[in-house]
Amino acid sequence: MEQKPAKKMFLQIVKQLRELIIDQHIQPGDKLPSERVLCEQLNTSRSSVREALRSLELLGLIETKHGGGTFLADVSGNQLVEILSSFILKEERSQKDVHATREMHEREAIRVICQEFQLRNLPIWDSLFAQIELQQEVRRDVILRECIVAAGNRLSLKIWMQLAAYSMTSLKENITDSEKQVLQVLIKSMQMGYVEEAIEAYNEWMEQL
Amino acid sequence: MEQKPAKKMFLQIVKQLRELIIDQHIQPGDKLPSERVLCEQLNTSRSSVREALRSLELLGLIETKHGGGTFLADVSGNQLVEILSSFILKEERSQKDVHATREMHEREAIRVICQEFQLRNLPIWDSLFAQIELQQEVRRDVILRECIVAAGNRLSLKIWMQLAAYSMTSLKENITDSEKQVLQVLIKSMQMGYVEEAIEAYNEWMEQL
DNA sequence: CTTAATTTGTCCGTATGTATG
DNA sequence: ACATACATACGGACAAATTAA
Repeated sequence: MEQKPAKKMFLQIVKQLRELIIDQHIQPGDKLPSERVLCEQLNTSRSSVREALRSLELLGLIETKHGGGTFLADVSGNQLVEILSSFILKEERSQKDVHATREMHEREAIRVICQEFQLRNLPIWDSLFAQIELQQEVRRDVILRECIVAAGNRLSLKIWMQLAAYSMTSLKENITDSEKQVLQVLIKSMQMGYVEEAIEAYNEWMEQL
Repeated sequence: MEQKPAKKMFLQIVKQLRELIIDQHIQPGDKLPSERVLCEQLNTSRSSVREALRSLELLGLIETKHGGGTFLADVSGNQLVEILSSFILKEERSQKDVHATREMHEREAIRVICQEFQLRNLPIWDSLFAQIELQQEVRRDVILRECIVAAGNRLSLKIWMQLAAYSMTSLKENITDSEKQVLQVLIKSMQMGYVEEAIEAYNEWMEQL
């Protein structure tokens, strides 16, 4: 043991990598130091560095190109979900919590929009309303995403995107005819600033799914 | 290359491990084949097997004991959220967003408690009320934590704990005299199931801080 | 286009600490 | 106390892909 007699070297490296990313202001798409440089800087072996990097790669936090290098990924986190869901699968309880938490963020976004004049009057709502009216193809997640983006809480948006990936099976589909009315009530209520009506319409929408 | 010339050996191993777990009916807590057995069965090197195992360990899907073996974890509490949060929050710690998101989870917990008879009648509320009444030392985060725990959404709890870590400067302190009344109204409203009153009391509380 | 340097991908061997019987 | 099995960690070697000169 050449370094501190600590447990889980690869966990330490993950931690140090996060600090490195913060300190060096490494942005998504930027290149990380090579494996050999890392194991020299962090005073460990290349094997341990690789174990840490593979872990982060499975999480979708970094991307590696054979012969090219290691890059900080955009936090889309799609790969992660597939892996987790394939392992968890029957954990009904977890799915329920994910669902409830996702809807929590969506409801809060709707409340925020209702309560702020500038957000209620964004042109996007008329645009969305028209798209639904004209029965154009509108995916469910697009509508919800617009709401959360408009609400302006970027952290909430990031959390939501992670959670939404779990519900994508039903969420990424286009809206059906039966959803049309409820959605129009939802949007109109938001524009008028009627919180209770908007939330009620939202709940009605979610019960349909 | 001893195996198929496919890309990302460690990803293949992850996949094969999942099949192994399913085929062999390995349950949480059960032991997985040792690294040497695995690299022999899957016809790869120990390094590649280890990279795959580390990845699953970071995801919380397996647990390894030094000298003991590798075990399938109880996926009920996967640590995914903690890891993702620590990366997402790395520079997204716009205090405003963290604050708003944390309060979102707290409000939702209060709503859930109000709306479910069994949660409203938990003995913890009388206990909390008495502690406040007797002016014993009660930390703010303890009260909020109890609410979220009671609400029963474990995912929300995990997210909240991450967010709360950033608000700890004010949140870990004991409540003051001026908060006493508002808090008692909050608890009583929850017990009675008065959602609006409870939320209003909560908002009043947060404005004091 | 060719060549050389860099980087990741994979495998092997060795030594050490830990758990189990 | 001892032996076996196992994970941990390190370092070296070569192949394959990328990149730059």
